[in-house]
Amino acid sequence: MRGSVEQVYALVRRIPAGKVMSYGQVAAWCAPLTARQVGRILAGALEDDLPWWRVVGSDGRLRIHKRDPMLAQLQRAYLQQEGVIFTADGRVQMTPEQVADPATFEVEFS
DNA sequence: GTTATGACGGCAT
DNA sequence: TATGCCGCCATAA
Repeated sequence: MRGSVEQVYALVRRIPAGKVMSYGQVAAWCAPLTARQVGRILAGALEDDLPWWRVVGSDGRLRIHKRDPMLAQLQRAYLQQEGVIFTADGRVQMTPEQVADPATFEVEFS
């Protein structure tokens, strides 16, 4: 399980609406995965039942923009609809209020 | 085989 | 604030 794609899915699915996590955070939790790998995994999970829009760059930027600006627009729409606050320069405000912490999810492994 | 490039991130300039 | 570099690693050229 550790370091598997399934673990990333399981974790991302547990991110509460209205909160976000950075690629690095997800990777750290799913060690030994790296942030880059998480990005790759999510890239192939667009069609899966997964709240991919709740994963952003560590600086709050929507890095999917590089792959498809339209998806970034969609991601922003989803997040704002969930109540996520954006800064004036179009980034997610990375305050502890909006950044989810896996340790509080009461994670269960199987 | 080697290089470049990605839904990355941290540190040094 | 803004680049640049390096580590990371799968993929494409």
